[in-house]
Amino acid sequence: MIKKQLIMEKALELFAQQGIEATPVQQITDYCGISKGAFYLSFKSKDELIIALIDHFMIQIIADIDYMVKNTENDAELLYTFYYTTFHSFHKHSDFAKIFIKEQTQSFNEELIVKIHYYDRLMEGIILSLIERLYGEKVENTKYDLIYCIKGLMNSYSALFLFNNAPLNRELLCQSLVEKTNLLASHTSVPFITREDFQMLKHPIKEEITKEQIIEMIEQISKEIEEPLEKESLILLKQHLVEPTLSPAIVKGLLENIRKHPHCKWVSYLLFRYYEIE
Amino acid sequence: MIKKQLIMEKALELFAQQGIEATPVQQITDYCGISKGAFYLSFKSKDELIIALIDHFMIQIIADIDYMVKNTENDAELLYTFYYTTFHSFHKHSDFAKIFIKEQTQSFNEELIVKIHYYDRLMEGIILSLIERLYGEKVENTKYDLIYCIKGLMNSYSALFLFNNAPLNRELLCQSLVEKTNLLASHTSVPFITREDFQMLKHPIKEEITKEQIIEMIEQISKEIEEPLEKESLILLKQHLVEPTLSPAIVKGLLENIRKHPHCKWVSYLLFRYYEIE
DNA sequence: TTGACAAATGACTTATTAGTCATTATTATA
DNA sequence: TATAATAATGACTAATAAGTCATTTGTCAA
Repeated sequence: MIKKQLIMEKALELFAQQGIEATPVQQITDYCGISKGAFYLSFKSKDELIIALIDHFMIQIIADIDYMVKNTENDAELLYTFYYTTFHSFHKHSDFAKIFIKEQTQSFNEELIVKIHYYDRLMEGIILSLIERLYGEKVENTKYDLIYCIKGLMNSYSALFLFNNAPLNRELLCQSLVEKTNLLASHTSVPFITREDFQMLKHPIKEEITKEQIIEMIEQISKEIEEPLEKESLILLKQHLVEPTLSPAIVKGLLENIRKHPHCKWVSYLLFRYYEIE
Repeated sequence: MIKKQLIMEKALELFAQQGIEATPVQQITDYCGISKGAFYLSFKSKDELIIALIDHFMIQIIADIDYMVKNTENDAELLYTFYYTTFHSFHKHSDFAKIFIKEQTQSFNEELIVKIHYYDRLMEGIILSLIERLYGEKVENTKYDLIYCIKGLMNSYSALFLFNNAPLNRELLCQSLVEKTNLLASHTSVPFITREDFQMLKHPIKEEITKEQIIEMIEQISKEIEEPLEKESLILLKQHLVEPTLSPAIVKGLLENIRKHPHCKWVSYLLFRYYEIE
């Protein structure tokens, strides 16, 4: 166990300096003063080490933030506390934060992507609950959009101090972000991300979605929908998926029927893709 | 020349799908239907291909944006035009945009970092001139900060449609960003990034800065400064660097004297680092 | 048709790295 | 102290990939 921790610490340092890909296991073990074989007694593979690192730190960071948010009674301080805790955590684990931000878009390892996605969703959940608590009904239509604004601003400023070694006045940064968040929350009238978009993004598109998955999705949506036009269009589209009988023009028309309904956005997008590729 | 273009096109596709690191030259040449040797007749190395790609597309993207900004007479449309052109360009060159966003933080190739940094600065310059034109004097103290807000928001939303294949209503996105930008520009009172920070970030810190470089920097700043307290403190600190004579307490005090002066922020940070490491 | 030149090839060299496993060292136990 | 069990080693294998160069193929003018 102690060996495992040693490897994780040293690897983290090297990863942050050189990147994960560019750091061979041999270098990690040299840096630890152990043999290569010893590494594989602690971790089945290099990938397992990476996953372990992400879990270890993300759990800490998320737990810190979650704890602070849940234990801040005073709403006036809440936003400031949130930002402060987050940046404090990023700073404390800056080596990890660097890796995480880098691999967020870079990685092609399936398991890693899933992991990163998972923690990203957790963060979004925290931000959303924070927004709801602070602004309540007022942001009903803009809250999902606001999440992406907050994430964008946090990313921009994090990158600044993580990758430029710029001196950081954390208090000022948090004050500044609190002001910006309040501004955006109270005055935004044209949100880009709607509740439906947000739902969509929870199920990120696989490279290929099968016909069966689309059918299943249609069946579920049909139940939730009242409007007869959209409902009938959906049912026809489903039948056409099971056994193609309709002409392209009719299909296109049906797609047009459902495209504007908020619950059908995702499905209509998938169907457009499906028929375009076919 | 045509061969070069073929390679660039095909490589771009593969890079966007799999990442640069994960795409061997052999795969590129197979995909082009040429031999490995032929690749090396067009490009001296894989790195040269990457640089060529970045130059090719960044020049196009920046030129597009710059042209639109310069040729939009009506200020009311300017911001919208800027966002629209940018996202249009990103969409048009989405394979490249993906690579660029990924490698922005990931890359460890020195030449690549310099390239990316260069184009990033160009973008910042365009954004700055746009802000100055639109808001003028009103944002004198917040304009540098505003750049990072805009970049953050743009990044956040770009990642969304680049990596999630989300369907994009570009008009709505741009409207939304115009509103947000106007909000932030007209109401921000607590900027985080000041003019001085912005200057600093232009010269990103090397891993190690030598004593000589700090001395040189102090000499230059001394000339620009009027205030006697800061000026004298700087001179004493310089002498102490040349030949250490002062006690740690005195040095600390002198650093405290200069730390708040806007022109000394950078130097005081470097000195803090310097004495901490020593 | 031929010879000279250029273009293209792909087997080969060199280098790197993840992961293995027979061997050795260490520790615990009787 | 002897023996068994456990931990650690690092030379080795297999795989991958960048870049080279002797050889082949194609082109075109004489």
